[in-house]
Amino acid sequence: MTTSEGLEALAALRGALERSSTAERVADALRERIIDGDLAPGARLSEEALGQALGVSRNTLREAFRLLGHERLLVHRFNRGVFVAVPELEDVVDLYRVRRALELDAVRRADRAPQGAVARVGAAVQEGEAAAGRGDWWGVGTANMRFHQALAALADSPRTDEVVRRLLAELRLVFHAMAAPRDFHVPYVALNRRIHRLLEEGRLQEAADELADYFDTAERQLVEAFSAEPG
Amino acid sequence: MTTSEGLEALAALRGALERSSTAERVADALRERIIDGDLAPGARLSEEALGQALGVSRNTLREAFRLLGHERLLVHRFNRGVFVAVPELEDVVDLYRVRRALELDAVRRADRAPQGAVARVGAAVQEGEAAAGRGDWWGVGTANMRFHQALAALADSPRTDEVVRRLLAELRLVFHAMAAPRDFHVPYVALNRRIHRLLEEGRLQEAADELADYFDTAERQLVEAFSAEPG
DNA sequence: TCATGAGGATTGTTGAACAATTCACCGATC
DNA sequence: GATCGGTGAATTGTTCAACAATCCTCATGA
Repeated sequence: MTTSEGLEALAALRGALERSSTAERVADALRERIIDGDLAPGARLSEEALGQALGVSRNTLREAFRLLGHERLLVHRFNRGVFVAVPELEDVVDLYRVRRALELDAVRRADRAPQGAVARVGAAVQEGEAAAGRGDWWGVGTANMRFHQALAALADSPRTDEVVRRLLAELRLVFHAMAAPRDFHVPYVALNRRIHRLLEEGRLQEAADELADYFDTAERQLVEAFSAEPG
Repeated sequence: MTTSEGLEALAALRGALERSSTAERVADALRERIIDGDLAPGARLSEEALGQALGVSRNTLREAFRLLGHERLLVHRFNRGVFVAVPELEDVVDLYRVRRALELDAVRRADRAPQGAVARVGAAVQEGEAAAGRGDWWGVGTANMRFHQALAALADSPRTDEVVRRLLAELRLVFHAMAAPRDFHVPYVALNRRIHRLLEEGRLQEAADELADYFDTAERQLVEAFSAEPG
């Protein structure tokens, strides 16, 4: 084999090889616990206690806090500490405003999507159907997130991917803060399937219209849940 | 006056009262120097040297680095240090993809814009005209940024504001990395004026179409500049 | 010319220290 | 009884010094 062949094959692994700092690993761990709801919205994260529990120094922990603060999962109040963010009604509205702009744009331009992007949307739909089949409502929610992440990926834009990932993580926080997340996700599985089918057939505008409807009803439902049980 | 009246009036000031940390102030200073071009793309920022120059400890400086890293103005290479980001061709394309989605959406929905938002667009246009009048091409660029920030603000969405602010800061980096930024901005002043007039008259779709044209030509121009002088 | 180490420089991370600030508690006062 | 004010503990903001881990340079050797 030629040298260039070997080097090219190796270059693909470079991303995986990059070691991550402890701060990033700590941030990953905390992010997971926040998204899973182990750390409830509003909970305060003590530097000393958490640092001791995770076995890292205060300085490193603070770096992790910054990372999650920029993802809006934590709010940092000066001289008061960091807290798990508590989504408000306005946040829900804002989240959906940005999602509408980005995801709808991605769907409408899906004809320029990279190879296999539509297939990944389909995989997320299937994952959601499987979770719904075994009554795993939280798994349905996870699949739903993956579905929308895959929609955003149709734009073939790293920055869109990053922004949407952050928005969806925040949305998980909203689910934890609202009244009855149990029955929220399941009804959307069928709609996701429909959107994916339209994408496969290249009927992009129709897919975008369906998605717009999805946003409208989901937002309305969340707003109602928030009005019922104020934060 | 009633108690609730007074409290409500005071609540509006709360944001301004929040003191900022040293790390944030350091980040502000560095951001300015990067945007103004004093710190060229690719330049390495030594922790020790910079910390000494700014009179802050390494820890604090590293916090500032994280902040700017998340704005993509700095890139952090593990065990190697932080560098001023060097925009590539793909970055230009990606920046414009996201701007198209967000700014066009904001303009199309400008009928729901908050009070005075269109006026702020007009103020940015005027600022650009004034700068062009006195031959201050860099001032024209600054006014241009403010114009687009004002367009994004039509969406009345804090998250849109934040994302667009980051995109525009990155774009400034692109200007520094390209060949001839001097003549780039001025031609767009007239177009900005036209877009603002259409907004005032409520002809939103036409305004969006003009803006889309703007994006197309500006992107093409930048891509050409990059092909001519590869980074 | 190319590979190989050795050494120096820089970053990653920790721990401790001190100042500044907040919070909770407890009297004092009206 | 409620509010105001102050004291002190607890927590955060920031710095400093130290050491390990890693990278880069450069001289050396084949």
